[in-house]
Amino acid sequence: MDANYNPQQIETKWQRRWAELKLFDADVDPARKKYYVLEMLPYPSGALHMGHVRNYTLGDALARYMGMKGFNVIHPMGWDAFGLPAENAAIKHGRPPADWTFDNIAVMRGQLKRLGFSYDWRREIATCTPEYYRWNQWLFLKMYERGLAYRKKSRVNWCPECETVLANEQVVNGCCWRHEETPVVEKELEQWFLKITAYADRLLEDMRHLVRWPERVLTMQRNWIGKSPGTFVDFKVEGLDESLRVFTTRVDTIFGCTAVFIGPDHPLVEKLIRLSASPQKLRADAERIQAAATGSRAEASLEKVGAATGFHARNPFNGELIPVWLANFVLTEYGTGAVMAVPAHDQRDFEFCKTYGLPIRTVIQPKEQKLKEPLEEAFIEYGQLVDSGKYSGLTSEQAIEKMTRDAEAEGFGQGTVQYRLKDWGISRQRYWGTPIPILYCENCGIVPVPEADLPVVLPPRVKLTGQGKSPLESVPEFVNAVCPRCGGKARRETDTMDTFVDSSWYFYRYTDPQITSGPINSDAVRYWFPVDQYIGGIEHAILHLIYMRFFTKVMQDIGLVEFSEPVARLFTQGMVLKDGSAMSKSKGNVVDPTEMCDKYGADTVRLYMMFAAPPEKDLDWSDAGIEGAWRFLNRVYRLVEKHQAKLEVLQSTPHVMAVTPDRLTGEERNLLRKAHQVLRHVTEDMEYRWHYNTDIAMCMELANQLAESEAALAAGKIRDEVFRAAVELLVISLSPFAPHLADELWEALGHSEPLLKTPWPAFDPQLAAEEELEIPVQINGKVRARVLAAADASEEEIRRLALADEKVRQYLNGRQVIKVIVVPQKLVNVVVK
RNA sequence: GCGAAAGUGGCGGAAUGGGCAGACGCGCCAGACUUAGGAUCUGGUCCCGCAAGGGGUGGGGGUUCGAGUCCCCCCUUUCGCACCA
Repeated sequence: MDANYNPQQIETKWQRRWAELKLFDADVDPARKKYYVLEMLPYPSGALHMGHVRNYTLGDALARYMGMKGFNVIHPMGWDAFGLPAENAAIKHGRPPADWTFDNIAVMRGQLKRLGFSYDWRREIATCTPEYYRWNQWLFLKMYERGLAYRKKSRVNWCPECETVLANEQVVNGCCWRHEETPVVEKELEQWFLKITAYADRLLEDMRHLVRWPERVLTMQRNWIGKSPGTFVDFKVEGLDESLRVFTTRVDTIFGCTAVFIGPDHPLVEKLIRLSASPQKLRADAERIQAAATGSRAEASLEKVGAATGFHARNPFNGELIPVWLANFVLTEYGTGAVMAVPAHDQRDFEFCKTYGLPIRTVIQPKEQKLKEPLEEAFIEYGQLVDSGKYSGLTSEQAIEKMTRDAEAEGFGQGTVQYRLKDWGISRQRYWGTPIPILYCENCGIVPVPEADLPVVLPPRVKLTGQGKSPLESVPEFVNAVCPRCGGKARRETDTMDTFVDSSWYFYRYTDPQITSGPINSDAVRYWFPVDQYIGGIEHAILHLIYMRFFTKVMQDIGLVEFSEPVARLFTQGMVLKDGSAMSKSKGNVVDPTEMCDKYGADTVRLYMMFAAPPEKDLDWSDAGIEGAWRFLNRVYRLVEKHQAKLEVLQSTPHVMAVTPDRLTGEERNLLRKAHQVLRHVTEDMEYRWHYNTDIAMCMELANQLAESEAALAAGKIRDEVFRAAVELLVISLSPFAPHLADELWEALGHSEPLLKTPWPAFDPQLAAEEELEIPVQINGKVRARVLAAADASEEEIRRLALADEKVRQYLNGRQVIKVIVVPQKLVNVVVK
């Protein structure tokens, strides 16, 4: 062993050794239990950032631990390689997106390897290769066959910066998710959609299987799906032979309806303008209100603006004629785009009707006491119906059911369920993505590309301008095609798919990344799935993590997989910050992982990442903090190096089991107790909590105690083999976090097999147990003394010891003992007067 | 506004089926070894106090022999949803 810790040399050596031994290669083996550790694959932006390092270190520690526990661990990595930055780089530097992407992948793969992660690199995938995206196209065609992929003209979210369409999920506060300062604008375009709404109920329902997912993520998904059962009610508009259909969850309040509200862009508005007595005024009103409407502003407008249309509609429940108003807060895209206004029982309607002097009529009373009139705010709870004709006296719950049934029977309404979730628009007017495998034939119309013709390959050397039209439109040899049905002239779809399609099923591909007979190998999937542990950032809570669930359900319906949820357990880690805010190039506060590896080595970087904070919390990067991790690994290295000659024994099991506890000296007992306590702590933590920061702290305590034991070792009070056993347990406990150093030390201790081939030892509960405890003695809740007691001392014994203590007796002198509370192994509290 | 999570030394953080607050690390102070140290090692380090002692986990109340932990009110921060009828 070198006198000094040289991480560069050690890490290079072990990375080579691991590769030679194929330690991370995992293959299907029905005789062994499998464990699938998955981390979210990175976008090849050019450089790994510290967030990746944290994510992947968490997964790697688990993968190594599970490997030592004897599981057949699959731990793959790949590249989410399609996307806009490649194209933008191409526009800026004139390099083809593919070149830029693959160069970045090469750099980042090197960074991952430098960090020593235990990936099975044979399974690496890049989503931008035709071998991969061919199956995006295949899955798209399967969805098309089932009516789950469809085309429609619709108002879409357009990011002027990206020059492309965004999915609803990609709009954040009215701005683009990649350009937080850029407001999204609306455009009318023909788009391809995936019918995720058809799966809304299953996405909700199956959440009951996701018991090991963070509640936060499930809540976000539940809100996003926004299931809401209610009733459609048709209001006949006077002077039109048309009904205005509203959606309400509170049909029980309909006798309090004093108006009908529609959004300024409701389809009926044009017709109303045409038939209006004062069309110019109505058009002007609609435009004015549109300008004040939700969605046209980044911040939610608080002020309610509206105008009467001059038209009236009839409430089918009581025959009352009520005015139809335009209102800026009505969302055209939700429900029917029209609502009944019940100011007494809906806060928004209340505010609106107050402003415009529309009547407010109470029809629901709380069960205990009557409402004070006039109302100061809407009463929105359930209650009892009043002034509601034959429904008066019913509870809200009863009324909703009965009135919905009656509406259906009378033919002016029906029960329904509405969702906030909308279909997933996947068309992107960009080049660097999966071509949508569709042809437009002059005779046959929309024709899917036959499976045999897949993949539809992206043409190379396309001129990219970023001008808003799909770049593929300018490539005649791509666009011009022959219709597979009639042989006539056809035009190829030039939009590409949202890259979230790529990442919705990649984790299946890992189990057989080269298969050409289908997207996945069902046998391999059967063995490896579900993913036992998925790790990634919370920012994907509703994008990737809902799309991925949707895809699995579709794949189940197609018969590709036999289950409905792909991920058994999800962990969302906190962000890595610098000086309190996210690292970014523009802030100039980026810490480069490779630079840190050059300075300290991968083990130090990894150890620090795990030590600085529990994994679910944000971690503020500290240059001083990583120094501490570096010093600790140096101490451990020197400790082993110093005693190596004594400790090296060519024997491959820890010595500890050969030493019987009752023949140990007190010093030996203390040392082994600590060592087994550390092992116990790390083992239990690995199983369920992952507070690796505390595991590492325990390792530090053991290292400190080993250093303190050196005198006893020299004096012969601790035998070499006992000291060695403790050192080995330290090395093992540390190995998931600092695997290179651990293997180096393990070898130095005389072992010929690397740690991943060494079974994770079971801690010895007897050795880990305390024999004697220091029990604090409180007088009236204040600690006044401490007594030593055997760990198994009875309540009576402890009580006697406590009351006999000199200090305690001083405090009790002259006072009356009222009560003595003894908690065995914990404390004594003497209550005195 | 609604919902969730969280507020502990100078800093990152330990300790929650109620039971020694501040493990471990950083920083700081003192010392040792050194020509020197930003290397290493030793000791100290919640606050007030010379001490005895007292105070202390965002603030206020409560339950309890005992509260960082449980209950109520308030404040702050972060995240999510923000007119979804």
